[in-house]
This record gives sequence, structure tokens and C-alpha cells, in this order.
Amino acid sequence: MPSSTGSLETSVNSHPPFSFKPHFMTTSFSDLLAGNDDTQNQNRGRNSMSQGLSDRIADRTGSGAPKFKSIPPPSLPISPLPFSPSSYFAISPGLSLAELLDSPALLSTSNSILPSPTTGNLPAQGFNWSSSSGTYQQGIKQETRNYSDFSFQPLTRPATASVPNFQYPTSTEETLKEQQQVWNFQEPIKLTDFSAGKTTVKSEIAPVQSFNATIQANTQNNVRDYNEYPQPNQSLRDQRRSDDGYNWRKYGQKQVKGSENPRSYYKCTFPDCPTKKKVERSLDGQITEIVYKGSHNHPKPQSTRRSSASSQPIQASSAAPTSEIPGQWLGTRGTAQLESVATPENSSISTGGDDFDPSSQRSKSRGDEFDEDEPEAKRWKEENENEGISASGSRTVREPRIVVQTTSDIDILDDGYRWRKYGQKVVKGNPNPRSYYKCTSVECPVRKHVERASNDLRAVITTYEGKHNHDVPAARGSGSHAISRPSLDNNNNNVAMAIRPLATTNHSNHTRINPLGTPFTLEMLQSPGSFEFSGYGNSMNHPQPTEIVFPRAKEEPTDDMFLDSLLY
DNA sequence: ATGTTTTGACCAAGC
DNA sequence: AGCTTGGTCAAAACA
Repeated sequence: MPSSTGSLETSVNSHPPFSFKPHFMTTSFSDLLAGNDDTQNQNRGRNSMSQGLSDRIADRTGSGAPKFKSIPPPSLPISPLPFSPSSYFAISPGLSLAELLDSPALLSTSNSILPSPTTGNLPAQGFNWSSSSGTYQQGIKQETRNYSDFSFQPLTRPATASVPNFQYPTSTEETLKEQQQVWNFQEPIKLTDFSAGKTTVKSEIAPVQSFNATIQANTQNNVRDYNEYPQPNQSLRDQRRSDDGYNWRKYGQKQVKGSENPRSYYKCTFPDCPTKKKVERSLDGQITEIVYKGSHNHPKPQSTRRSSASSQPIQASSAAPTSEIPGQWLGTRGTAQLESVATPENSSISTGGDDFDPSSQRSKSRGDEFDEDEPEAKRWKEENENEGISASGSRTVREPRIVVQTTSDIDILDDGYRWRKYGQKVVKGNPNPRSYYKCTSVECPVRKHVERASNDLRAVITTYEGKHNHDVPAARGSGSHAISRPSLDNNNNNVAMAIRPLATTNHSNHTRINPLGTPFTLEMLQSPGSFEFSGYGNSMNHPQPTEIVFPRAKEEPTDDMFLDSLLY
């Protein structure tokens, strides 16, 4: 292995604790629990920054016109971990599960689903993850505090429910300003891996917190008129600012098999930072997939010259944006640096340890960083809603995938079993990579692979092979998951295929962490134990380190049953 | 002068 | 053992 591996292993260990801190409300759960004033800091920062927003915009654009798509979505503030990480996963004391379930956010139906290419995502799981507490979380603290400081803090305006605000007001500036603090969590985020990261295996000290997160900005259903927003020309400088805040150095490019899109390899330029990312972009320059690996072991550079501005080609076409980048990249004419968008932070997911320090520049000023650029919420929304926009306003179907892969190769997919990813391949006839997983149980022969249908990116095909010779492993920190769910054995054929057509409604921005609203699909009926929720909207998948477990739809064919299981 | 990108070559893993 | 493929290196080119 390259030398980089070595540094990776060492640096990762120093990573800060992982935290997942959804700021569904003005005050995050964790804040409510711990009285963390980080949010306050953030809010202050945002407020202050919003004051000078117009000025900054004017300064930047020269026209005063806001540039909505030129800048990465607001990175989620990553707050320090002044207390047990478990609190990050805990539901506010005053908020019961029932309340959560009753909340509009949870109960609202949304058909906006977007499957992870590798796993279906059950929004509920994401919710579980974010809202649960339990032994697993403690385990995180104990075992993996050195790794990822994972903070998930969508800041939203006050809400009655503990869910991100997915609604996105569109027109007025006031609204936009207001939305600056709103994180439109529309992308299904799958967080599947919290197991030990392989990058730290050598250390043999403490398993490192890691996770796999797949963020899919599938927005084809949320078509918005491109002309609906200002489309100022974007200067190079501005575009350079449109990054994830980190500096990346491109160290390679490859043409991967099965895809005509070249893949670029980037490393974080910070000394000894193990973070890498792969960016795949289509021939027209649009990013089709971003895969992050590892996590930053340093705060985001404060330098005005952020990341790879250089690392990403800038397509400045003032007249005819031919290659709009999906999601946030598509925004302004010209283009974009994808990476920025894709960065876990921007996605409200951060593997990096940066920002964990409340006193860090980032923590304090993150809001500034983005707000000064533009209304984040709007941009974010657009980015998520739009898959691609041509100069004429027509859209292309884009489905950029943002995958945070950290170092672990153990996945706990949402079927309750633990899976080890042992390969990924692009098979003939389907340009979409197929992720191969093995059940991690000893001597269990079951394997499965997941791929996105070639003819319909909204469909995910999950194929199972073999039969589990064991029960569903108890969920870490809970076990309820395993308990409630019948083993795959019960009806597992040697080979089962689950095809999950994704809903194609136009309500992605309404997507919520809503296990109930997710349509039951063919997969639920066919999948031998694995029901993978997905959504265009918010969908976070998470291993089962949570106490709140949403049973698989397959097993809970009805909402009532589902609720019952949750409220037992 | 410095840092980044490009790109062909090399290496390792998987089959 | 050989082939394929993905990931990385590193020198040259570029900014």
C-alpha cells in the first residue's frame, strides 16, 4: 500500500468522537439535553452573518444578486462533544417517541424516496440513529472516540417536531434568510456503518468509529424551474469558494470500467490527514458520484482559499450552462465544485473531526462561511431538488451520489444482519456498481449484492444468496431490532431478488424521516428479510446502535402494526 | 517558487 | 499464474 495508508491509520486514531446531532429545531436535541451552547454560538454566527449577507453578496457577485447555487450547502455545524456522545443520539427528554411519531414530520407521508445504491434506506433508521441513545452510543464513546466526530446538525427553525425542516419556501428574501438556518434534509442519508474502521485495525487499540454514509441527492422529482432563482454569473473566486472547505489535491484519475465517466482521486492536503475522496463525473463535467473515505483529523482550514478550488474544474459558462451539476452543483451557471457539495459536512454529515471543537473557527463561523455566500437553505434545497439543469432550463436526470465511506468495511444494513462489504463491481449491462456484501456471522454463507437498476436509477436491486444460519444479530445498544424482526431464514430462498422501485413523486422536499410515509414497494414483498427504505428525501440509515428501532416494513405491513411496534 | 493537475506506469487485490 | 481492475505514485506540466 501506498504510504498514505500508514498515515491514515495513525491519524484516524486521533479522531474525535463521533456525534450525530440533528438540529431539527432551533436547538438540537443534544443541546436540549446537555445545554450545549454550541448551537447558540452557531446561531449567533448566523445572525451576525446574515446581517452582512447582502453586502457580501454584492461584494462577491458585484451585482448584489444572490448566488444561490454557487456555494456548497451549509455544512452542518459540528459541535464539540462536551458530553457523552450518546446524547447526540438521544431524544430530548421532553420528547417522547410517541410524540416524534405523531409529529408532522414523521407522520407526513412522503414518497420521495431514493435508495441507496448499496442499501435501501429506512428513514426511520436514520431517525433512530439520530434520536436514539443507548449502549451503542456509549460504546462509541468508549471505543471510538478517536475516530469520527460525526455531527449531524441540520439547523432548522423552530419546529414542533424533531425533524428537519424539509419545506422550502421559495421566493422572498426574507424567507431565504430565514431558511439560511434551515437545513433541508432531503437527501436520503444512509449511515450504515459504525463498526470499527479498518484503517485503524492495526492500532488494535480501540475500534474506530466510522460510518458509511450514502447521500443521494436524487432530486429528479423535485423539479424546479431553473429560472426561478437568480443565476448570477459566478466568478472563479466564487466558485473556488464553493467547496467543502477542505483542501484537496488530485492525485490520480482513472477510467473505471463500466462507466464512461472518469474518476478522480483526491487527498486532503492537510498533513497526515487520511481523508480521500473519489469523484466521478460525467463527460459533461457533472459529478455523478462522490465517495469520501476516511475522515478529517483537523479542523477545516480557515484560509479564504478553500479547497480545491483547484481540484475541481470550473466550467464557467455564463451563457449556456451545459453541464450543470446535480444537486448543488448545478446551480449557477458554470459550475461547480462538486466536492464541495458532496462533502459530508455539507450534507450534514461529517466524518471529520473538525469542528468538534466549539472554539474552533469552523464551529463558530461555519454559518458565516456559508451564509455569506448565499442563502444556504435555498441553495441546499435546489441542489437537492435539481438533478440537473440545462441552460434552457430543461433538466437532465441526475443522481449524484455522495458516499462517505470511512474506513470500516463492516456494514450493518437495514435488514438487521451485519454485512461486510467485500467487493464492488460494475457488472455487464449495468453501469451502476454492484456492492457485494457478506454476512459477517461466522460461517454464515449468506451474501447479498445491491445495485441500482441500469434502466431506472430509482430502482435498487438487492439480491440475496444463501440462507442465514443464525438469528438476526441483536442490535447494538438495543436489540429490539433483532427481536422484532423475523429472521431472514424464514423465507429466504437461496437467491432472492428485491427490486425497489423508487417513488417518483414531486415531494422530495417534503421528505421526512418518516418510516410510515415511505411507500411499501415491491421489495418489501420480495426481499427476504431485507427491507430497504429509500427516499429522495431524508433517509438516513444507520446501523442499529439505537434504541428506537423501526421494524422492517416487510414485517410490519401496516402502519398500525408499525406504530404498535414502536410504541410498545 | 510553490502548489496543483495531468497522466502513464506501477502495484495490489480479486477472480 | 495470469488477467483484470481499481487505486496510487510520481515526474512533468501547468498555474
